[in-house]
Amino acid sequence: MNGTTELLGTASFPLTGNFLAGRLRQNLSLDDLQYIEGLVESVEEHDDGARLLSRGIKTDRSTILIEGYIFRTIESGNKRFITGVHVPGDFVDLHGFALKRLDHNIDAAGKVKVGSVSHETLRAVMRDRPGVARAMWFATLLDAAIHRKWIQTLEQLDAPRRIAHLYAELHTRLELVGRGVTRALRTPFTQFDMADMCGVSAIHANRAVGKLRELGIAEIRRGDLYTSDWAALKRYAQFDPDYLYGDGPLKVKEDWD
Amino acid sequence: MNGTTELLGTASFPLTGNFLAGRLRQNLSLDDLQYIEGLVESVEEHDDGARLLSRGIKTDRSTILIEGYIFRTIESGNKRFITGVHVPGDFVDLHGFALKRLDHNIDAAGKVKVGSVSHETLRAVMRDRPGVARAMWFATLLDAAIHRKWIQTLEQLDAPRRIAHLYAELHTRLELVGRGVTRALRTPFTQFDMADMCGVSAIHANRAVGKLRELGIAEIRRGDLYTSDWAALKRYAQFDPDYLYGDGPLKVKEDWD
DNA sequence: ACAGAAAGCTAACATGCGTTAATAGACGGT
DNA sequence: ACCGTCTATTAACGCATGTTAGCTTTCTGT
Repeated sequence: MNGTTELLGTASFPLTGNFLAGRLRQNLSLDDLQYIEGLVESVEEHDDGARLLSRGIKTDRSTILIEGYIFRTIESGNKRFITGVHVPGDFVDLHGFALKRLDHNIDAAGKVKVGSVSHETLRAVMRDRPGVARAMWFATLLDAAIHRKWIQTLEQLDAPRRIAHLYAELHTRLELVGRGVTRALRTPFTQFDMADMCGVSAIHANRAVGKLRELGIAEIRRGDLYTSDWAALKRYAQFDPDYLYGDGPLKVKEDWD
Repeated sequence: MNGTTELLGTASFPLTGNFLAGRLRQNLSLDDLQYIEGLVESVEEHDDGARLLSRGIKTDRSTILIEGYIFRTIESGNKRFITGVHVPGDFVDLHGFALKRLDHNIDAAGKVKVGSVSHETLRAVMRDRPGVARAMWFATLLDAAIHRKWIQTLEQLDAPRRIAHLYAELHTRLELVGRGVTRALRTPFTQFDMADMCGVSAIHANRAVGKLRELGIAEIRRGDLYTSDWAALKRYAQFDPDYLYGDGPLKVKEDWD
């Protein structure tokens, strides 16, 4: 699966202040960002479908996604449910630092590059760099806000709109972390992946993709979405980026002591 | 709406180490708990449907639920979506402390009693009581874990099972905060509320309630659920309490610095 | 006790979605 | 270039759920 190479080929590592210029960027100085990058003790690559962390397992490390996409999955019966997706710059298992064991799995979606930070190091950060500690709390709160939006999406939208909303969200999140795309949003997602994220069967996901094509909203081919009118797509999906806090209400640094 | 009086009539306030014996209990000493109770600057009561906090509004206070139930709601079009429910002992808008504005509303479900803590006070806590600060982070992480389970529930279960799962979760959460119930779990929820939590129409929620009755799983009357076999209900709903971290993996105090 | 309002219930019909099955197309390895 | 596998697509049928409408029960206030 190589659909991600174009999108992700530009990241550099380490110590550029760049690969982590993601979710934490708005809260932190360049100095802080470089400090965090310096925490990364190792960088690994994983293939499509690799399980980076299993439900119930205790871990002493946390993972930052550098390139690619990652799913949060739950297996129940012989079915898979995807409860979240991550883009570069996201800490994917920061809650594992506090909760010790995860309630779900962390799986690579396509090829990924991840950085690893030991919990021992994170404990030192919590103690010595309160600004960074708060930024990490913010990051987990943003995860929760995204979860709530997914709940609303599942409650409110039909299958075509759910898929459109998924790509609208990714489009905005990638933009917020400096990886904006114009015509094509490339992902390694299969229609099975979309189905598991949207809570529909794979066959119905296929119908939904067909409907988006038919309506002229978007053309999705092997995970890559092409559109000439992102605004129309977002309108169709009833997408409101407010929940991503992209306008920077995360910048509360000056409010703290 | 008075369905909650029996359940909630026993809480005492303040400074008993009791009303906050909820989600934070496992992480904190009695001393810490009493400290937190001491932070509560005012206690208010609100009627059914009262909006305690509106989406987008900046606030300088956070709210602890002392008695009753609270919904997190989002309004879209002229419809309401419920993305979460809270039980006594929960901080309902702790994320408002860090994010400054909320992405959703906080609404009373039935009569409620809430305590209020200023963000100024919370900032001092963050500075002076690292153990309490961590417990608050844990609390928001648990919210996220519950959100993920709701996503899975919406993706996986049909309407009767979603409703059963909702009550199974409440049963366990109330138990975890020392308010366990035996035969009857009393709530002020209407079938409209259940519908908005489960992502189905109110008519279909009614069908689902009827099916639970027909199957002998549970009898739900005006929000109050009666059953003689909670284990059977939880089995039917495919309920696995793992995600509530009730066995105390939150007790990581000894692991910190 | 009464009346109005809110909540619960039922029926009929339309539609979204799940399921099974079968085919076509795209990709990776040899 | 070939083949096997994974992915995408289409069709047919059945079930879950949405919608509209109307009725009944329960609550609440007087």
